Amino acid sequence: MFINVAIPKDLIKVSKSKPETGSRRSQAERRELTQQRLLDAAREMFVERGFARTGLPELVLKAGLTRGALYHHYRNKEDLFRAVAQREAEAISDSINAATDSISDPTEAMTVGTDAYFDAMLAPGRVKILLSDAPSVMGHTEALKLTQSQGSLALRQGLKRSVASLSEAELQALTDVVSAAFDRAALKISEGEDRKAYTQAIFRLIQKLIS
Amino acid sequence: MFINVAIPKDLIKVSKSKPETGSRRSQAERRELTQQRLLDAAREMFVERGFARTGLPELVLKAGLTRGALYHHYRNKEDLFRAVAQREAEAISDSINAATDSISDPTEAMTVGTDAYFDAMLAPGRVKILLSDAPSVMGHTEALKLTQSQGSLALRQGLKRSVASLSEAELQALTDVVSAAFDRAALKISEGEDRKAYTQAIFRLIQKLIS
DNA sequence: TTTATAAACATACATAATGTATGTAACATG
DNA sequence: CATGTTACATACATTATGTATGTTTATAAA
Repeated sequence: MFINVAIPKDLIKVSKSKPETGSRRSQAERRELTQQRLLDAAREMFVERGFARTGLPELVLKAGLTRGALYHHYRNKEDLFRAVAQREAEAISDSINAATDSISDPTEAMTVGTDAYFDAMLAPGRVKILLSDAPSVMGHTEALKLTQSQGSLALRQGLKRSVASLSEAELQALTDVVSAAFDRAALKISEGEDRKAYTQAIFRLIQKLIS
Repeated sequence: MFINVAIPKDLIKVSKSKPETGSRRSQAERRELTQQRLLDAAREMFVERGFARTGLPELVLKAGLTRGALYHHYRNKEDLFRAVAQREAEAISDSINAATDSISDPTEAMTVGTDAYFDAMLAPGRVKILLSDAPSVMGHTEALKLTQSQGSLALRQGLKRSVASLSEAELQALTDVVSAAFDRAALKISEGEDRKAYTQAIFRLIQKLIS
């Protein structure tokens, strides 16, 4: 009887690529490689299905590994997500730094920096990871640290310069609240809303504030 | 052998209150009652532990029911969350409507309305439900509809009045982006940040925009 | 080179949760 | 009061998570 033979429950691209001929790797190399595999597979699935609907068995299958490897490198599913989100946030920070490194004027750094943040956040999947799932998985506090660590520094500096007579607390609050506006704009654009309209809205907001 | 007798894995307040002496209820009444029980228990647990960490077995135990009842009234865990979030959003809408019903001037309606939104959103647990979990559970699009349906109407009207020469798309975008600022403020305050600072930041934002 | 050890990964297992199918009790209606 | 329907409970199948244990691969000392 050949009925009901074990058939893969779904057609999944397995990136097996068996240990290339020079199969001897250092521990550090092995480690790095499998972590990348896991993070790549995780990112893909978290973006497509969200954190909750992503199952580890399928994830490791896609990574060409087993759950043993996963639990060796990450404490649990949440920890894996953290690592994915972290990597994503670092990519954004890098983009912003690259764009603003050479700028000294705070006001210009703000416009350029915020624009860079905007662009970076719009890379496919980032909004889903950092703005949809991260708050619920790792808590809003932690999640915001990821995007705001570097992301809103330029904004803060720009506001400090332009909006005089602000207490430290108010400056922080204003920065915070405006960066939320940015995130919402990025979110909406990523969902297909008119980019121009939201960019203009943000631009208007900033202009009014620093004028 | 009396070892290992089934002991409730946790001490849970069960609101059993067996079918009161007048035990004959109409179907509509029964329905309403158990739905309330389920929603109350769900709200409590979703607020305390979040959606993901909330288990249905414990939830129905707390409600004094079984999973059978739950799955009779709600299609799944997600659907239950939707109902909780819905109820929460309606409470907010009611608050706003009550506060703004008698106001005709758009600008005043905006300030009063936004203030009411702010207050309502700050009720215990609401931020957690509507701003932390809702986006990941039901998607940002759906989640935003909950709070924005009535929540940002006054804001939109106020902005339309005050900020002249805005296309419909731009008006929507600006409203959207500003309401995100409100949400962030509510979020931060609910997390213990200085309420005054964030209120001032929002106030400043609005003032600059409509001036 | 051999051998010890620790890291990297796989397999096996225990627990628990979700969702569905089925059974029973309460209500409604002719 | 007999029958159909709604509300709810129990039982079951599936699947996921996390841990414990086993095996392989790399490193390094003997």
